[in-house]
Amino acid sequence: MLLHLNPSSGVPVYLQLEAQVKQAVAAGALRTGEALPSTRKLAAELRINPNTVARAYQDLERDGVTRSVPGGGTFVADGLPGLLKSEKVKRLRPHARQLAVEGRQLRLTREETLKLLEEELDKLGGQP
Amino acid sequence: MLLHLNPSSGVPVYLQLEAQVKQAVAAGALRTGEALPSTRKLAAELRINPNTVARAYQDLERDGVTRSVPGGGTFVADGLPGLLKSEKVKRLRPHARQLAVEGRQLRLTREETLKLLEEELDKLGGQP
DNA sequence: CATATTGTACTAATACACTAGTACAGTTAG
DNA sequence: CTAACTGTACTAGTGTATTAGTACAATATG
Repeated sequence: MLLHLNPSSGVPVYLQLEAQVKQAVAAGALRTGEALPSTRKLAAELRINPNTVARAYQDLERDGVTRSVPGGGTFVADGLPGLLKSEKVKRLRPHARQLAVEGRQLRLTREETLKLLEEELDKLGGQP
Repeated sequence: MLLHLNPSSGVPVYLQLEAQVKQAVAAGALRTGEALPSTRKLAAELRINPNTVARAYQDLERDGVTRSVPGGGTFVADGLPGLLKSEKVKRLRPHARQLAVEGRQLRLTREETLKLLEEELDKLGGQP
């Protein structure tokens, strides 16, 4: 696992962990069924409280990214439950709107903003 | 002004105000030089404390969206200071990454995610 | 000049976020 | 079965965000 924290960023530790795990899963660096480090191992490695890691793992499970089993460990879940596409779009639209507004605010052209998203999508690789 | 609050959303009031003003400016509903309601007027209308509105106006000024003058009022600023494109991209990339990751998490195709952003960009209208 | 209206600065109360400590319960390994 | 692991539940403390109250300073308006 390649996890690094930025203690002075102001972003809560558990959110940093969640974002990095989500990103790793989305990019295919962590594959379905693969085990994440145990809460205590990761906590010791990062010098933080195990409960902080546990908090992140709980949120990830709530979001359907992982599956935690007491005594067993935490693993990358296989695909989200079948959400309706309309529901997916409903969840995603606020993020898209924010990107659009911020881009316009910075006087970027429509094409420049789209290009930026394309780059980030490409970084995640083709559908692995 | 068309501002509506969602008290039960958990999102701080001043952030809701900032987002809506930014969106209105980006969409051209508020044009350069146009005056925003005074802190007290808007606060009275929304039944909140004037300082909460002031907080939002301060942040908007910090972000270059508006310009506040004591005794005068708060107005929509004209265009951002000339930021280097590299700096703009640096600010925007985290938003793009988040959208990309969330989209992948929901098993949306690259095209579907891009389409969503196009829609939101279109909602803001051609460069007004 | 005088008065009302603007944004600003300061203080403060309340709530909640964040992290940590400790004990518990289930699973695996020997 | 025992021991060492796993995640979970509960409590608790520290800080900070959020909002509000009040007084102040600058501008506009008559």
